[in-house]
Amino acid sequence: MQLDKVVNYHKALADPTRIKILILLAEGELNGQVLAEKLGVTPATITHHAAKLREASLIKERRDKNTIYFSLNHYFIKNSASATENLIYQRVNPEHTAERIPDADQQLRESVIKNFFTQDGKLKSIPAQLKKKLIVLTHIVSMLENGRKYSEKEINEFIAGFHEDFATIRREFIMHHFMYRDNGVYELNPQEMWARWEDLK
Amino acid sequence: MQLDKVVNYHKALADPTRIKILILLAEGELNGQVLAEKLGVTPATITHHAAKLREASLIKERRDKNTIYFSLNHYFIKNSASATENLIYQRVNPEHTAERIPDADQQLRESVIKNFFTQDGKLKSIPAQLKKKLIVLTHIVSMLENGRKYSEKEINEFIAGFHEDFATIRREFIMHHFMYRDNGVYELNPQEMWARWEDLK
DNA sequence: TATTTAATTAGATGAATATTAAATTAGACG
DNA sequence: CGTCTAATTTAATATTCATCTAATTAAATA
Repeated sequence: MQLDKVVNYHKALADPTRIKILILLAEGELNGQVLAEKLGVTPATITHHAAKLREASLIKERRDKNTIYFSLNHYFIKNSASATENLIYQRVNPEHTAERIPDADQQLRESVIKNFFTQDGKLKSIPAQLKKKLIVLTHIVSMLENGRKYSEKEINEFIAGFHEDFATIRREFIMHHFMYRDNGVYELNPQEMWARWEDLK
Repeated sequence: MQLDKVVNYHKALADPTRIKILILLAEGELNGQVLAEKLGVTPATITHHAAKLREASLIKERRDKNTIYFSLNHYFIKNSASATENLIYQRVNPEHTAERIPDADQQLRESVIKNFFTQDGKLKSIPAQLKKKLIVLTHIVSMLENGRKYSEKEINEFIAGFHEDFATIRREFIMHHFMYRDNGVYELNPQEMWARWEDLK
């Protein structure tokens, strides 16, 4: 039921500490210790909030040594209420508050997602048109964790959650450099991904 | 501080019963008893939730005899996250989910509000251009309760919360038929208000 | 291997809040 | 005035949830 999803999304944003975390992450990735220190809470509290934000797909995580760096999942933040968006980004990007009419491609992106995905997030069909296909691929790949390694089995299961033809979509990911494969292990290619993302704007 | 505002907005939507209330109201206005019956809760519970939704400006109220009819404050709902919007409106308007690119005037409306209002909701200046002025007036007047009578003192204080020149704005409200005055008592003119609203689309 | 550092888990505490029953208020109307 | 109806308030209860401390896990490294 979608009700829970919407409620949980708003619950994730219905706490001042979590909003502050997002505001801090808008300036760049941070690990748990630093977040705890900046916010005057214990690391355990950060773990707690990170779990809620992760469930709502609002943040991503990247592990380096035994430190976990949190960062915003821009994709989901961008598609949220503009009031929230303004508050989160205003410190790092003041023009955001100024006159900024959603451009044509932002609209295209929204309409493609509305058209090609069902209410519960399944992909109805793979767009033939390149630009639309890239939008769809970006949408799906943004749900994966940055920096994490996935086995082929994991990737297949993940993609199958969107569309039965996981082999084609996995191939598209590689072809368009959204991810790369290193002897059986798949990983996101964040630079390429956001580069294509910017291309679309 | 705007943090509280954003948090409270999300708190208002972070409860399944309140989302259900909004979904029901999307089909038309309802009074407390009927809402309680449809949702299987007591009228006291509806009163409780209505207060929260009212604080977040998500609903309006209209009194007829001793019955209070609740309705959506479309203005605030529209400017919320599209996921929420879809869930709320989908039952009454299925095309909403389909390809629907925000039209030019929706964009104008958003940009005028971003330009002419400060972060904490004050009006920076009164637009000279008619269309923009109507957008600003609509925005302010949508915060008033439908059907409620206001004294001139109340109206002045309300408008002063947005801009010091309350006299000019009050006059504009009357001129453009957003409200009417009946021997010292001011009241919204809902039909006219939404008629102009539709004109803007 | 022992130590250090970061993160998580588990359990406890306290605050916020959703809900209800019962009492009260506010209008409408005979 | 008395009665009916709708809404609100109050007080009580139960649940959720933010936060902490203390213990534990995990990885890196000396």
